[in-house]
Amino acid sequence: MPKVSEAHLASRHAQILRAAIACFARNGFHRTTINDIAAEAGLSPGAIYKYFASKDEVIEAISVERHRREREWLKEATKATNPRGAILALAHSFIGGLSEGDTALDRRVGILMWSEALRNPRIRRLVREGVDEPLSVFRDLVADAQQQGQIGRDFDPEVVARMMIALFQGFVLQRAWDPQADIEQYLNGVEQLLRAVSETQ
Amino acid sequence: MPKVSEAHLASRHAQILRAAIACFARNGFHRTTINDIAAEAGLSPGAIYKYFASKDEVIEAISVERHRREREWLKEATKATNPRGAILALAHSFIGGLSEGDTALDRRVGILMWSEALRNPRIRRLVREGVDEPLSVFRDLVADAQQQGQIGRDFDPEVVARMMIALFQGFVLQRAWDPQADIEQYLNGVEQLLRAVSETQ
Amino acid sequence: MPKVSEAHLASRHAQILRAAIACFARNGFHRTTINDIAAEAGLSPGAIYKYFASKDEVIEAISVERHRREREWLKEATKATNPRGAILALAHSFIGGLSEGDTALDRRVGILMWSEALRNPRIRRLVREGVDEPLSVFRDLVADAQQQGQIGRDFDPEVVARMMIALFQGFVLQRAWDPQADIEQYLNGVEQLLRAVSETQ
Amino acid sequence: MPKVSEAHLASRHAQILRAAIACFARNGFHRTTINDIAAEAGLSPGAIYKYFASKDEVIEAISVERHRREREWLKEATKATNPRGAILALAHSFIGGLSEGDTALDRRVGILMWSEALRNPRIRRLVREGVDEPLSVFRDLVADAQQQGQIGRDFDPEVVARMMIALFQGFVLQRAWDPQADIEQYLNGVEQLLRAVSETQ
DNA sequence: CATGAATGAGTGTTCATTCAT
DNA sequence: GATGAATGAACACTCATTCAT
Repeated sequence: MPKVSEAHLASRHAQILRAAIACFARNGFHRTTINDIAAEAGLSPGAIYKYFASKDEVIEAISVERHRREREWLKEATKATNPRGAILALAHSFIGGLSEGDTALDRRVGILMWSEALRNPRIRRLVREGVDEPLSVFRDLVADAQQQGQIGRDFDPEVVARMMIALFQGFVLQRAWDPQADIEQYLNGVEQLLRAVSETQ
Repeated sequence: MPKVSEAHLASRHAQILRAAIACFARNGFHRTTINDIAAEAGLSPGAIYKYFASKDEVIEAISVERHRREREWLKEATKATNPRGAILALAHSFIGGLSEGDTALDRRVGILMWSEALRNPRIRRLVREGVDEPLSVFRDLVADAQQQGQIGRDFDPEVVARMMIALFQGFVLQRAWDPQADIEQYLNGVEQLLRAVSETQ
Repeated sequence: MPKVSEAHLASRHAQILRAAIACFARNGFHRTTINDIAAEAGLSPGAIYKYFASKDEVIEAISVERHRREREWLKEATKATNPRGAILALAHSFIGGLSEGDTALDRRVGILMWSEALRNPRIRRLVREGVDEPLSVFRDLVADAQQQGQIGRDFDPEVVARMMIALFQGFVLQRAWDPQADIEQYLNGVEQLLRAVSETQ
Repeated sequence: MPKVSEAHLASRHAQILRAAIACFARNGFHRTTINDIAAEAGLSPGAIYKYFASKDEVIEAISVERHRREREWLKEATKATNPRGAILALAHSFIGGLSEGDTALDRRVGILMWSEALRNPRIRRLVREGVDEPLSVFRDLVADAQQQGQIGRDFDPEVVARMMIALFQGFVLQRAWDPQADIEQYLNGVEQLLRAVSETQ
């Protein structure tokens, strides 16, 4: 019985978060009502509150979940022996999924989080962690790549890491306004750039 | 009398927009009330409606104004004969002011606009224009630079232009979460990158 | 089986009422939820509804139960041959227990009932009976006491009865706000008052 | 203009409190909605919040206002040179108005406050003050009366004061359930009692 | 022109009650 | 019998907008 209950809990959690993401991606945080989320999830408004204490907590949970996923990508990437390969793998993780349905919604909600973070301290903390952790991983990867002569030694790893993250963030934005923006070409461009900054170029 | 009235109108407009930007930067669009803006501007809530038809129109006006300013930067830049110089000048225009008070507020509101654009079609149009126009200018500048051998010919100008914009957008975000992020170093990094992608380098 | 079931029923009833009294005394009728009562009773919210049709019925049952107990005190008192002794015995019944745990809770809930009676006709009827029955008993006791020369004949028995009940009600209130209020002294005062109104004094 | 605004403010305050008292007396605090109060006052629900921050604050304001009025009675009474006269005057102030329309409503709301005080600390403080101040005044009056031989010296002034207040509180309750209860007779009874406890009697 | 009181629809949240398991 | 997840109506409160002065 506890097993059932727990599985049930987790599945409801996920169900509500999925519905919330769909609503938020469509209408933003503030124009989405709890009733909207409930309707999208096929539940009553009251039911949401069995699983989340408030609308803010739903938003937070989405951010936490996203953070969790990205951290796994980072963990995955750091296993690679080739730093440039790791960087490219991460590029694909962060940008690659942008065309698939769910990921597109996630990214739209991600943009909402960037705004929310300006105001909501809890979200701000989560968003900052979501930048700082990749930043630190990238910094290390860049330093490794420099050691292995894959990136010019005169670049500041911190700055390069920031630029890489910026390249992802910016493309997420551009895709959000213009779904025609070509992901493959962009990734190719990033690879090309990476080659350009290598000493052997 | 129409002249006076017009000047008065313009000054009130600016006064309200300035107040609105301050409020929005502090609390976001949705947590800022018309009363907040009125108080910040030293006006009554009713007065706002003499100059703007709705809160949405205030938001829109901020976006329009910002767009107007950026278009001037672009016009300025295209006068330059040296494409790489123009690109660097634009980099300084878009990123350089990030530490000054008013610009910092503007940028925070800019991030809010990115979210708002997901929902509000009028804002979306403005934001897209605010990306597409620089995109087109950068594309041309990159093509010019390639002609003059300042950027490798194997780069796709469209993609490079997108990457440049992404570098700006991403850094705006990173500065918003982390006011310690060093602007000068970042600009140096961008210049260094620009050198790296030049054939002659 | 009906016997067992009935005993079970009665014990559950009592268990729920005890829990409800504890909750109500703590938080009032309206801030106490059925879930609170269920949790306090170690039951599920649904279970409450096996024994009571509604929250209002729980409140009513508490009032009925209290009324039943007070009626016993009255019956007890009327057995006494000495009317003044009976009056003092009742004084002790109604006020005396005020310091003991359960009684204190009961009294707090009693105060809530006084409010509820203003609105809820069923509670009003119960509360009125809870005043009218003692009133009538006191009236008779006062008349008896007057016959036996224990209370001055110029007092109106109705009014004296009302005053006695008022002395109890008021002290219940005062104890509720100020748990320091001294019960013994108050009872002594009542006895002293009773002596003062006797002719032979 | 500030004069007008202030008068307006005060009159709206009073208007809302009057409406709230009517609603509360009818339906209790918790069954009265802000919309009920607004409708009774001929205002919109939003308007209430220009004058009171919350429903609780409306309740509190009623208690404060009542307290203010009672304090005036006490101030008035202490001016009297004859303590027994002062006590009787207070008896008339506190009980006398019970049959008039507005006062009857006030008293019903007063009973609600007694319940609310059990739960709401701010109300509890107000209610306690509303008992403690008369208590202290009565205590002094009783002591004075004892000095002047108008009340037997063997009574404890504290206890007598408590009994007097109890006589009022209890009668307020009894009138609330039974509007037939005779105020004049009750006041006569109190006077008679007062005579009975005087030494010269 | 300007004010700011008033409006009232809309929102997040609660909770008595039900019912499938 | 018992459970506790689900329901959904109801409520306190907010705020963009209007309009009498």
